[in-house]
Amino acid sequence: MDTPDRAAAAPSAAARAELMDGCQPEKLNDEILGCDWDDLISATSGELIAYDEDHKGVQLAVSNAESCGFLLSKLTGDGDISDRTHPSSSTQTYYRELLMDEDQTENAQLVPDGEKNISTEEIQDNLYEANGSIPTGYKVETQQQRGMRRRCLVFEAAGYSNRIVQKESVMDLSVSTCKGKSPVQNHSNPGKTPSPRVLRGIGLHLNALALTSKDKMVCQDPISSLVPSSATQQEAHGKMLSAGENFIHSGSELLELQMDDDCSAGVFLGNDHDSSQSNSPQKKRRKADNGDDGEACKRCSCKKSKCLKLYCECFAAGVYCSEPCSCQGCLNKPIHEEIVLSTRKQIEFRNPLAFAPKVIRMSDAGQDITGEDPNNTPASARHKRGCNCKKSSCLKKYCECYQGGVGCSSNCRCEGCKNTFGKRDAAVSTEAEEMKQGGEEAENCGKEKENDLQKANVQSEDQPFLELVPITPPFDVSSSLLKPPNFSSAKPPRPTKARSNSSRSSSKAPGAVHSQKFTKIANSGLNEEMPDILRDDASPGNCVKTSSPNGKRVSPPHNALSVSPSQKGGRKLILKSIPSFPSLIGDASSGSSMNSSESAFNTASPLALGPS
DNA sequence: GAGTTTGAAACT
DNA sequence: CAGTTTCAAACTC
Ligand SMILES: [Zn+2]
Ligand SMILES: [Zn+2]
Ligand SMILES: [Zn+2]
Ligand SMILES: [Zn+2]
Ligand SMILES: [Zn+2]
Ligand SMILES: [Zn+2]
Repeated sequence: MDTPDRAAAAPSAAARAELMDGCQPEKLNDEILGCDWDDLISATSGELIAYDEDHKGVQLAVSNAESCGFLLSKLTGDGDISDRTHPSSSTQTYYRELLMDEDQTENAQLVPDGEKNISTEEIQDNLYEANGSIPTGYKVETQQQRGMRRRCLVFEAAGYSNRIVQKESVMDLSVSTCKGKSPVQNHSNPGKTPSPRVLRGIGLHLNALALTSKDKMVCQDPISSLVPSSATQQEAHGKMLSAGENFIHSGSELLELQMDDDCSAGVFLGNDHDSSQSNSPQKKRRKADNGDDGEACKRCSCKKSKCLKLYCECFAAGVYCSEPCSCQGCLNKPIHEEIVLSTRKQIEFRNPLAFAPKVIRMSDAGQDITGEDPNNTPASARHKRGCNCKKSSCLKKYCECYQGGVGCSSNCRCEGCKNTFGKRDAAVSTEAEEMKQGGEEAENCGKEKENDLQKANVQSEDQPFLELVPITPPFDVSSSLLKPPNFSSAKPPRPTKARSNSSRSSSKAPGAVHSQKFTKIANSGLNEEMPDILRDDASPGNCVKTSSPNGKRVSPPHNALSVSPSQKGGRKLILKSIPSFPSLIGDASSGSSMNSSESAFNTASPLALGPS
């Protein structure tokens, strides 16, 4: 049961309502059902967080959880899930509270100050996390932009991802693996990798950590098997609590699964994203094929930065460190929220774009993503700042462009660039489009990379992966999403060992496919237009564009997904919201994400996430 | 798992 | 803004 009215009592109802607004639950259900949870989930496994300075800032929301919960509830029929498991936790409730009172929420959470001190960090962490999860600040308004946050999460993303997944990903993904741990994974298909597709616009954060959902995705089918393997649960609980306890509770098992990724950490950047998605029919995989499973999610392993510098992937991605992290002296925990936030501000002050997504894609316009044509390539995406590779030829993850699954641009200062994604000019302004076409080559020339193109075409095999970060613009930005090339764990091309050596030439079986892709790129693709939106400069405001073109789901998925790269984990998806990236949003006014967010949140605006 | 390589981030 | 140092990931073994 759900009782509709009471949030507390029947969170589900509430949630639904909200969801409905945003996501149109019904449809979703169908879609979802049709599709696969797995995919969705996996894709979604992100985390939402709302950030409020006043309150403290960080909150995690759980994107996944929500989504899961939400879905689950529907699936289950009633959505009792939440009820069943833990009353308190129900996601809905959570939201409700958020809506209702920010402050209260906090209190509710309780993170008692005293407790903080208490015991060891671990405890703290847990508590904190838990607390964190409960976000205070959030306000979700119902529909409207403000309410953006909904739980729709990543559906879209998932959707696109799904396909990919279906194809190959399954294998790959399943592999879990964390970092490079198992080479095996890679093996997967090098060839085939699905070409990377990108959705429309996108913001990627290289930083984003991905969740590693990995095989575990257990969540996958909530329906069929809610219960995850025991292990998962445990992990989930223990680790994940942070993000979602609340959520989790609701779906206890289910949610957990999601969470289990472990990676779920809270995000402090805040923002959420919503997304909606749907899609994907089939269920695919579930666990890992491999069997291994993994776990994988590793996150940072900082030794000296205390996870308060951009060196730390977690911090850079706007998330708190969590179990999977093996950092030392870590201060990037909810417990130390104040420190984290203040540090973040400082960094943003120095570089407003520091936490902005590093890779952004513009959609090409026309294409829709939904489709997901194979063709889509991330071609359009590009790294904002470009790389400065000297020795890697932009063929390894050392290169942020490659890591992000995007080609190098004129912004790059790389030497000997052989980026398999190609290189294009950065984009200048809108005009760039035209330029680009021709420009493409030009650039190459300019850069010196001529050959590259060819190679690229040929080679395309590799897949980088990218992490997406959704930007959640204040209003909707569905437009900008990026699809990762491979979604999930893409495995990077494993050059050496991996499959064949010839990675380039030989194995690339998929070459064909890629070729198409490239072709596109080369021909027209390259030129992507870059909407200003993404651009740093570009004012985000503009960007926001309307909804997603895609048609499918309107809802604005603002979230971001990040896929983790190959090696790392299978994939981690995180939804991260970006506070406000200056770049994206409007930087200036909004200022740093933090700031803007704060002010916004606190005072007025409801946009919570949205940047204002 | 230790050790090396790499390029971004941070610092000067 | 360039040069150097610091840093942790990516990669290698
Ligand atoms: Zn760290
Ligand atoms: Zn960490
Ligand atoms: Zn840490
Ligand atoms: Zn590069
Ligand atoms: Zn580059
Ligand atoms: Zn390059």
